[in-house]
Amino acid sequence: MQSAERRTTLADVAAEAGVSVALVSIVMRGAPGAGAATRERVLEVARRLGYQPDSRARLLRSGRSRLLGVVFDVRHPFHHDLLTGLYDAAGKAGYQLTLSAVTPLRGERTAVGDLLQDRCEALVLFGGQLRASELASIAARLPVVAMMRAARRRDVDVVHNDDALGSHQAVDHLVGLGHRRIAHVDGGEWHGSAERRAGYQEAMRRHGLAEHIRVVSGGAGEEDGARAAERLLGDPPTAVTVFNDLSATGLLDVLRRNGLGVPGDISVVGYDDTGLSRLAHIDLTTIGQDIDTMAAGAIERAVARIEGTPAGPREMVVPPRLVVRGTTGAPRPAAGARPPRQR
Amino acid sequence: MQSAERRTTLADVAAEAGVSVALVSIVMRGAPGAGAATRERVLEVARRLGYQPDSRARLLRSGRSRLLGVVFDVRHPFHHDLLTGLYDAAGKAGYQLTLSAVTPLRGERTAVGDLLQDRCEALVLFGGQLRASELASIAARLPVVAMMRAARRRDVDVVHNDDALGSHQAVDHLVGLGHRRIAHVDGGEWHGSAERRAGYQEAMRRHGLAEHIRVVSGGAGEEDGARAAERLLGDPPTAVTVFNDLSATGLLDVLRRNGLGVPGDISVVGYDDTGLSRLAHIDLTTIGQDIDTMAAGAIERAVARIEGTPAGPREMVVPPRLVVRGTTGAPRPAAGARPPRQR
DNA sequence: GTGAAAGCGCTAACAC
DNA sequence: GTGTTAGCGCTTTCAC
Repeated sequence: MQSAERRTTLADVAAEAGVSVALVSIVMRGAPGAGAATRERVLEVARRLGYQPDSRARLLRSGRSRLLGVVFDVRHPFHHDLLTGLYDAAGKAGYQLTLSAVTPLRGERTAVGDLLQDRCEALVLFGGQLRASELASIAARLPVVAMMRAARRRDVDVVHNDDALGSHQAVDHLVGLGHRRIAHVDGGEWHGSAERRAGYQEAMRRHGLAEHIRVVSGGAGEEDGARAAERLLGDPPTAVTVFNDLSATGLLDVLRRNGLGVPGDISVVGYDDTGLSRLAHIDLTTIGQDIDTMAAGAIERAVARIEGTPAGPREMVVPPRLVVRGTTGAPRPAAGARPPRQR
Repeated sequence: MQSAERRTTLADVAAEAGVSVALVSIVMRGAPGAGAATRERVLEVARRLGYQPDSRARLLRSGRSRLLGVVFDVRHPFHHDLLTGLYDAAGKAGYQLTLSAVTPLRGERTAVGDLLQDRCEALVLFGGQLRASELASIAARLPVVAMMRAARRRDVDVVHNDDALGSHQAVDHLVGLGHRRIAHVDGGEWHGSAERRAGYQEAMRRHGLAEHIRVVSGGAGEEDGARAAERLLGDPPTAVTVFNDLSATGLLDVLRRNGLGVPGDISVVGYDDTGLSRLAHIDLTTIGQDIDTMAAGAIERAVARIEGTPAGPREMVVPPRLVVRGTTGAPRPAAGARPPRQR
């Protein structure tokens, strides 16, 4: 039963190798200041004894943890993609990641609290609903980088994709195909919804299609898209841009059940390029966020703050890109329709 | 710039409150042995100073970390559902979770290594490809609970759903609807695939349908299901049970594109009850794993090992349950078809 | 009820 | 090159 015996420590290795603990410490860290022979012998003993350095003691003593705390939500598929990028970027910057999940039963405050006790040197927050005042009290303690959420604060760095630009890309794509009557299903109260909606409206105006602007309230869920679709059925447009992929999926479902062909009768564009949109079954044209750039940016901001580098702009906006799949096509030439005007 | 100033420590609070550090420690831990008035005053000072205990120092000193390490894969949706259950169960048992993710760029060995350095008292492994010998060397160090994977070792606890039973439930459901020609698309090398396949075969035999047994090789991805569907098209059965939901989705797509109605011409049953299967668009009949029971079981096993309790069986098998949705129905009465035989 | 003191396992000065 | 020493922030005896 392993719980009875103590774990191997530096001192054990030192004793076994017949050297001082300081020397073993030097060897284990790969720091300069040890003879090649000694180094080898210590390493051999450590391996034989199954020695594992105690990160807690190590970090406690050295004052720094080189730990970056990340708060993510288990329910959000996009967060998982982002984690991959963050691990990679953090590793390259010489930092370790420590994860704290938000679940249906575990709030953001709890998640952040655990991370604070772990003495992270900075926090990366994915989305989330923390109020500005709460963000403030956290940011007063350590650098905070917020991803995919707004934060009108000088002490919080923000990294997110350019939602307005994404909407522009969606509308441009549809107009390029010949669409004019393009509606938008928004994301309600969700972060980014206002920006994506405004982007849609501006793009429509830019194309001289102000009269065709039509915003239907939606949300982030599949059911929101389904509800919005029902409202569109009375007078369907030839194309719709939707707040996110999941909502677009619900919308697609209702449209098809009501006999509307996609993209024959109506084209649909989602947002996020989640795995969902890639499924052959769904094959959704969408707007993809540049995960690697965003992850690298977040780490770069966090490290800059930690190391006190004056740093550049506190807000990083990453351009998204259009991913064309099977839910968009030219509009069916309606009776009396004018030929599409080129932008 | 907050990185300049030292964090608040126990000593700071003690000085400010005019008491000893030992007393503050007692108060902060809620341990008995402090006057009510003192307790209140210390708490007030701690709050005012924004004191956060340092978990590293705390755990270093107390010898125990009360930390459970979890290795999960960011790509697996099912893992995220499981995390929710684990956080809950761990909290109830008085343990904290520390997460280590496997990503496309970060292997299982790295993930486990980080956890070992964090001095977790036990490890919970989700799935994974570690070889038996590697598992052995980890299990020699600390208790290991493997979820959703096999581990023929006395020193590793295993918690998983009853894959064979799940297949039985799927087949029983289909036979009950009147199906006889039921095929199975397996999961290739994935954990659980062999069990689900064997369960299917046995259930078919139990129903006297041995002659209709038909196994098509597949995998865990959507493309695997799509490939399998193409192979089935030549002589389509009236129903298919598939290794998992994602593969079933790919299969559904190919079937429908080839003019086969679901469930009109062919019924489909998935496995896992992932969010995917719940989408209205997909609405897949599937086999659901009991996440809460599995999570609670894993924590219970880990804690029992940590605390040296003699403990019960080292393997926990949780029964799954059938979730009926829209992809299963009675078979279309074929010309000359015999009436379905009741089981 | 409260305080003093001894470490947990490790790193970082500083001597030798 | 190598050893000695002094803590990091906390918990835990053990006195008072």
